[in-house]
Amino acid sequence: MITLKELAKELKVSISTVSKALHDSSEISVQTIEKVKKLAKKRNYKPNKIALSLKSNRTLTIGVVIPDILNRFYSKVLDGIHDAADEHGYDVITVTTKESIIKEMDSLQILSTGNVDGVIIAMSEETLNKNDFSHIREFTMKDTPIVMFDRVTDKINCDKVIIDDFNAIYNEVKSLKELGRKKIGFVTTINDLNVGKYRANGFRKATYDFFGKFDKNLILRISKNLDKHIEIQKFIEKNKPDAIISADIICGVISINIARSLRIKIPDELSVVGFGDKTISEYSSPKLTTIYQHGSQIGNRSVELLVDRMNSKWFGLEKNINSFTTEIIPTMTIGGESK
Amino acid sequence: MITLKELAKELKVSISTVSKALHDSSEISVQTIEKVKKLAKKRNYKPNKIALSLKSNRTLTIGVVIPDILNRFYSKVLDGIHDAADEHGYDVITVTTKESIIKEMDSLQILSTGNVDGVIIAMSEETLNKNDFSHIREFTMKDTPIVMFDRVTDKINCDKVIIDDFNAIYNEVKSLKELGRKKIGFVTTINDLNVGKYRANGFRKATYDFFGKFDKNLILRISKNLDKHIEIQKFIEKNKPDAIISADIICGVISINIARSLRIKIPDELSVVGFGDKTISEYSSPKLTTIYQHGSQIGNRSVELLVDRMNSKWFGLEKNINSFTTEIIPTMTIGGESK
DNA sequence: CTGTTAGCGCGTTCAG
DNA sequence: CTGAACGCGCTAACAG
Repeated sequence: MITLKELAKELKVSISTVSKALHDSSEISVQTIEKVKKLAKKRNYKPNKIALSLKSNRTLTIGVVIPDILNRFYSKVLDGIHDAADEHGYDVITVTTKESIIKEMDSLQILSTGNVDGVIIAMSEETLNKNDFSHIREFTMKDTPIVMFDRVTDKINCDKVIIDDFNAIYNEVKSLKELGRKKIGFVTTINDLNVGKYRANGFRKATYDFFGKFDKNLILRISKNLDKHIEIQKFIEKNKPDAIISADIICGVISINIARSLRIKIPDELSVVGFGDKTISEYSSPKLTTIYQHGSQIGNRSVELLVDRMNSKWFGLEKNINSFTTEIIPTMTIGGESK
Repeated sequence: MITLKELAKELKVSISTVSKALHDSSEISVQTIEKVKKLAKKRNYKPNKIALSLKSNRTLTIGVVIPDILNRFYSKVLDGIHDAADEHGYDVITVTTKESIIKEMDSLQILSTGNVDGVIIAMSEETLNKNDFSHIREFTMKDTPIVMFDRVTDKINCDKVIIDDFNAIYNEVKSLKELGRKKIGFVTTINDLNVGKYRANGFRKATYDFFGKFDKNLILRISKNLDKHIEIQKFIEKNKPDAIISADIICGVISINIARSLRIKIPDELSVVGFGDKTISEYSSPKLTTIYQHGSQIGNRSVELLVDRMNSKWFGLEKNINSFTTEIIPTMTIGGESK
């Protein structure tokens, strides 16, 4: 990497002259500016980011802590984070926790050494289960702003972005009823996760509200060791639902394929709706109608909130330091041919 | 962030004393060391990475440039990169190009300003199509080591990690023949990609080698605007293959579901094999037998090669500066019940 | 118009 | 045993 010093030496001027020239300072003569810029271009000079950071105490980098990069939802959020960060001129450094609280602590340590200006985090499952947020709280005590998304907790004061899981299902039940469906089943493999619970609650409440009663046989909870295909087939044959809502990104597709092999007409005899996205809906025919989570929007909003905080820190803008916002991103049922 | 200076002030000693004490220097008395460490711990002192980097000219960060974070293969590689980087004590900055050469140039610019010690890159589709690698070559002229994976070119001299796409399919045909299959179909949606071509070539060559002839009707190329389900159904009904190999990560699953609805017994009457992974195989019943790409291994190896280069740069190890390696990672057919 | 100096935070001489 | 001074690359206040 070529430095100001080397340019200065070659041009036989001082370092600060070169620096000023490159910044079009009015203190420097036009000829000198031109001369300097020419050589800088020739030598392909780029100011050293590290030195800039040391001086300005800003890195223009944000840190992201997520449980698992292979989880499609998180990679979508990450994608949204990248887009928005790019827009604001920030780099992104990502760390994954693999759902482990220890790795999460390590991750925050890594990001506490001055290499990022702010952090976006979705907590690990273990952290949520242990209900131990001390490392997060400790982090918020420092002056690095933090934004939580998806996996959040009331115990920590910061900006948050979450999905409206409850209403995602609640509204879906409502919509299916309006389509004339009378016996709606709910299939889930993620009942131990918070989001899974919110979704199940949405289903239960909606069933009470719209059908006046709740038949718990219409909820199928498939534990990890069971075969999803077999369980769903039994469920359909036994209960003969006229609609199925899947709480995860996989059982919707499976339900369609099962139904098809049972010669059940979709969507005429059975509506199927599930979480997912365009890619996932491709795996079944007819294509699954999906509840879309706006992952990239969540990433976007997280960055916006974080940038606001960072700006108010650097430029002392209006943002109230004691007031935090929680944004609730609605879901949306889109596409497909199965509803 | 607490600094040495502040600790020194509070302890009424000099900065260098604090620094030495924290490094257990023999120049410092035991009492002082203890005193200093105690306060450092209390104040939660962490040496500032930026300052360290400026001094050492190393950032302990690697940059990753990939076409698309939502592509499952790349996110698996990224996962492998994270694991290996973590192991070696490196952070990871990721930039995505969205298959655009312009964004790829920008990305390399971002990573040319001293914020990373090395770069791992899979080129964008546009770069490959335009056959314009000047920005990459320019980058390799600097002293930052670079490793290419998956999307590579002979035109650039550097370490590379690639998948053995040709043999993945070639060997699969061989294996299916050994199972007694006589009419093997090949379904692809990615024929414009290089990898797609390698896979198709592997199929063609294997068919010649093992069956003595090549029937081009047995290759189904589905262009982007067509419905995959319909095309595959027509293909199966018309050609009645006893085996299908999918060149992408989606047609395998679709083939199984189609066959099932046609009452074709899998794997008795029809074997299906496709690229993919465990998650994808879940979407069909019976589960798809998948050609596994070892994405995380590719990420791992890329990091290893890069770390070697960086070490040889810093510590002047044996690595010959003019000799580069290309690692070819074999694929592996695993799991499932469809073969 | 140009150069000198100081300082961001750190580790490492070199003096005392 | 401890402190002062230097330099990594850069910007900015201050001299000339």
